[in-house]
Parts: sequence; C-alpha cells; structure tokens
Amino acid sequence: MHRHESHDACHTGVGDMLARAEAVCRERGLQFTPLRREVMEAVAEAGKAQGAYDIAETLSAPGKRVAPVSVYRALDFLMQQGLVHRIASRNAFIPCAHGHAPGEGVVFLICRTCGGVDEASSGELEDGLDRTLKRAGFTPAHTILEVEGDCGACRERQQAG
Amino acid sequence: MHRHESHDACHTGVGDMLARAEAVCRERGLQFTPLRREVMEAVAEAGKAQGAYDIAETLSAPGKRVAPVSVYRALDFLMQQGLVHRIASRNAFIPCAHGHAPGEGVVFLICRTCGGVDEASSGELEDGLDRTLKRAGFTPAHTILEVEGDCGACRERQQAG
DNA sequence: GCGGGTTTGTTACAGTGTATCACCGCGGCC
DNA sequence: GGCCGCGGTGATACACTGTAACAAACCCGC
Repeated sequence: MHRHESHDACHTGVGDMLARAEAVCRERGLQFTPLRREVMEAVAEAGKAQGAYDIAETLSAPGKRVAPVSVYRALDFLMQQGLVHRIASRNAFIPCAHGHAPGEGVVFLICRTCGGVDEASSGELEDGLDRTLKRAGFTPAHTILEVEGDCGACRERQQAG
Repeated sequence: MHRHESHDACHTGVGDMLARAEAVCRERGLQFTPLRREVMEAVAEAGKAQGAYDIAETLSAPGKRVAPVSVYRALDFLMQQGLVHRIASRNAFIPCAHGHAPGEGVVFLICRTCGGVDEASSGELEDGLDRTLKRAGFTPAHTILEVEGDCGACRERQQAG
C-alpha cells in the first residue's frame, strides 16, 4: 500500500522515481535538466525529508558549488509536476512515493524517531474533511495534513531494544 | 458552532479571550505578565494571523521597542497553555477561539482573501484520521491540519461585488 | 547566425527562529 | 537587612529559510 516499509529498503525505489520523473517531463514537453535530475536524486536517495540547504550541500563539491536558490527553483519545478512534496512542519522536501491525482488528499506521516516520511491517503478521511468544510461553508483550495509520531518500525525497535 | 462568523464582529471576543487567559494562568499558578498580556491582546485583536515580527512591531512604540525574541517567548508560553495556535503554513499565530481539550483535533480554515482563520473540529473527521493512522501502523503525537481556501463571507462578497 | 524563451549563476536581501549572556524583580531564607 | 535562587525580560548575535533582481549560458526554431 505505502512505500517506505523500511528505511533500508526504501533506497530501491530511487531508480524508479528518476525514471518516472523523466517520463513525466518528456510527456509534458518539459526539460528534465541535469540540475533537476540531481535534486530529484538527492531527495529520493535521502531516507528522510531534506531541507533545501541540505540538498545544496549534498550537491556541492569542491570546485562546484550549487547555490540554495538553484535548489529552490528545481524544487519548485518538481513540486509543480507532483514529483516532490513539501513538508510544511519541517521546511523540508520528500519524493512523491505514489502518483496521486493533483489535488488528491494525502496524509504525511512523519516519524519523529527515524525522520522518515510516509504518505497515506484515505477516501474515508477525505470525505470526512469535505463534509466538515461544507458544514463550515468553506471552499478548499489546498490542504496540508501532516501527522508527527512514531512509525511502526521504530516502535518495534524501541520495544525490542 | 465556530467563532469568527464575520471579521467585523470578531473583535468582540477580545475581552473574553484575555479574561480566559488570565483565568487559565491563575488556575495553573503561572504568571500572566504585562508582556504576555500585550502579546495575547495583539493576537486577539488582529482579525487575521499575525507573524511574530508583526506583533513585535505592533507592540513597539517610539522609545519602547519590543524585540521579536521577547514575542517568541511569550508566544511559546501562550501556545503551551493552549491560548494561541501556530499556523504552520503561514508562520503566523492566532488566538484560540474555543477551549479544546489539549490534543483534540482541530482544522484551521484559512481564507486566502481576507486572511481570517477559523477553527473547526469534527469527530467524524477525527475518527477517519484515527482509522487511517491505525491502518498504516502509525502512532500519532501531533497533527497539523490546515485548509487554505475561501470563507463563505468572502465568496458571497465576491459574487455580489 | 539571430531572436526569444527557458534555465542557471550570482549577489543581495527579507523573513523566521534560536542561542547566549546579562540584568531585573521578587520571594524565601538566614 | 543581606543573600540567594529563579523566572522573566532585554539585547546582541547568529542560523536557517526563502525571494528578488540581474546577468550569463543554453536551446530551439526560423
């Protein structure tokens, strides 16, 4: 159902994510430039949400500095294409695990122990939110739903250790 | 059900909010100092979410400067007591309209036209979230649920005007 | 090759939040 | 009274996050 079952195994998806990103861009006639690819890769490879400055540091090497502003631009692009998400409560970014329809409701599950972020979605939850908003007479444009807590893997690890 | 029906009328509650804040502090043996009172007042009087620096500017006067760091400390205190909320998507603060149980699920409805923020809560929504989290094997500690869109008043105003 | 759009580099800056240390006021205690 | 401890405040400095503005490089169609 969700990716990110374990944070050792989640590296396996990096190639898939890059391939999908490339396909999406080609399909839409947009450029998947080297910089955008590197940023996508950095976000996908990290097991947890990355700040823009973290990414800039990751991509920088002696003699080749990548400025944060460049990273922000690449991230903006990737977010527009639905390839990465921003975690508002952390000022950080994660790769999009599934392909959602744009605007579809997603819950981010942020583990405060391992820092990993999982995505979940639920029609039931979305219906409940829709009804709540309708009752309040509010027309939604954009929703942020982030839960911080402990993921199953970390909880087991703590009980075992 | 919710406060904040109109943003002209919402100023009426300021006195109540201050009274409640004072009562809460007395009850818990905490100090409701002048600075904390002023910050609470500034947050309560503004019809929309205030940034910490906005508050600092509001409270400052020629000859009496209130530094942002002081405002942050007061806000931290007021948030711990559940008297103000932080809107993560805006880096801004609003007064708490109802007295929730700590940890109770609340939705923030942020109007992108008037900037007003309403609070709503819904057992149905909360149940849906609980079930979704349980299915994902995730133990929640803290939830952020913010919806940006158009409030009823602004929608009517736009249709009329 | 040329013109025009997009992408990137660079610098500077605005906004948000925290760390640190010193000082003040107040209450308890000897 | 003098002393001490403690929470709150003031003040400075700093780290982190994000954006504006402009120039240079690049690509693509003509």
